[in-house]
Amino acid sequence: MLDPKLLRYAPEVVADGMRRRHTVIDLDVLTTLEERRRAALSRVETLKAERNAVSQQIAALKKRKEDAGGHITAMRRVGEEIKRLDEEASGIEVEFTELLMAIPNIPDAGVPDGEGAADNVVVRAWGEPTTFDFSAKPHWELGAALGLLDFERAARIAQARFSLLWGAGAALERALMNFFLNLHTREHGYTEVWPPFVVAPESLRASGQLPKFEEDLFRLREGLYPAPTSEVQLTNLHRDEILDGATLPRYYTAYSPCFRAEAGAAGQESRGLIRQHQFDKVEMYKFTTPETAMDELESLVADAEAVLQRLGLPYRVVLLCAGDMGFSAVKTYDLEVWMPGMGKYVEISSCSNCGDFQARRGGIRFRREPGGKPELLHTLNGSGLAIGRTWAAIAENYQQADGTIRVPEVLQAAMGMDVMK
RNA sequence: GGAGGGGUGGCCGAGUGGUUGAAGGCGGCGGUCUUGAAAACCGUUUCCCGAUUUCAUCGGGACGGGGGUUCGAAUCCCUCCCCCUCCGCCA
Repeated sequence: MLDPKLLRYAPEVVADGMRRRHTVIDLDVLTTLEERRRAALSRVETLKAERNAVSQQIAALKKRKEDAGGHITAMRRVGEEIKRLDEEASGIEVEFTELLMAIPNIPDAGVPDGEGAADNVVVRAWGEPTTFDFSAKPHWELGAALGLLDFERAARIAQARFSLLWGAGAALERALMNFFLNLHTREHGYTEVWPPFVVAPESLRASGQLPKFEEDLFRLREGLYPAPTSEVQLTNLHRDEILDGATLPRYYTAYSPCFRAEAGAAGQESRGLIRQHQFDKVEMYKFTTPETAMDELESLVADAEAVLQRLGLPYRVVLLCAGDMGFSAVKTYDLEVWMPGMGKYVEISSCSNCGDFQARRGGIRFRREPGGKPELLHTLNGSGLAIGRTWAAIAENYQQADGTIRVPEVLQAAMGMDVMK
């Protein structure tokens, strides 16, 4: 959520941010509502001040056993007026907050202009795109031929867009989860978290999925939602808390399955494991002070890159343009892994600095020093990495002429094999 | 799922309709004393919103959340959430 004070004191900053995002909002409606909110508040507060004062007089009179009937009759009318104005004020407040909650974050000045993926900027690449002296196959063909990947039975058990892994295929998924978590906890300083996999609507509001993106989510009958990413759980780890500034930055990492309904998204470009209703992911998350957040974003990206480097997977780092960024982000880098079978780079990690956007929604604050004033902290999140897509990248990059798949060296001990065949 | 009990400040814990943002204690912070420390003693110690001559003052709000009763609610009523105990069920 944006700072409401921005609307009042720097509406042009909001307008410019929305322009850069190619998001159309009616700023006037919002600023008008904000003014009405304050006007209603000051009216009702004046009356409440009167009521409080007279109530004390009544108490004093009663203590002395004197008559307070006149005051009580007068206050009865004031009370009715307060009730009416209170309802009006809270109605405006709710309307204002709902509108504000649907407005995306303002892009950082360092984010390039642009409308969509085509305008993103490649900032660096690692490794050469893998080439073969035979014709490379996509991972879904490799996986199906080796009996590792089974979409037909997954659809029977659940529905289209779910996947089923067999044998070494399942073991690879499990080995990747362990490898990622071990790397981040043992070498990158993250604390491991095993969260609930379903979340309450309030949690989704704090991280930014609600109220605007309900159609992307599954929902349980109980009103809970299977989490679309553990960014949600990690954001809410400290919701409504005031952290000791001396404990920042805090680094957390969590595995979770992720569930996305994505009703609108059906397309040919998302075959295989690339876009599923359920996928596994290890997420990295940081709570930081405002002044260190941008540096922390760089090191977050480096932590995700380390995973790809150890797996020997060629990738490039892309700085997203303003029009392509997610709702809550101030600045985002995507890591795109090379998929020789598909013949293109595919997003495998997205690392964002969300500034104070989620912190304001979730009431996540810190004190610089004991007794200091609470301030909103900054939050960052990044995939480290998407496991299904890593599975696919390994299959495509480590495939051999006979259709078997070599196991990356760092996974061989955990897998107990060096070739999947 | 059934029955019962309970949710008050960083923590413990008083408070059942009228200066109670909330006794007392612990913890924290500052001070006195002390060579130093401890003890003792004194003081201090929440957050949000709004206004203004904006770091200071004033006003409003918050005792799990929301709603109601009332001139007035931490205190009474309704509802939801959470925690505890016992029973049932269960990986």
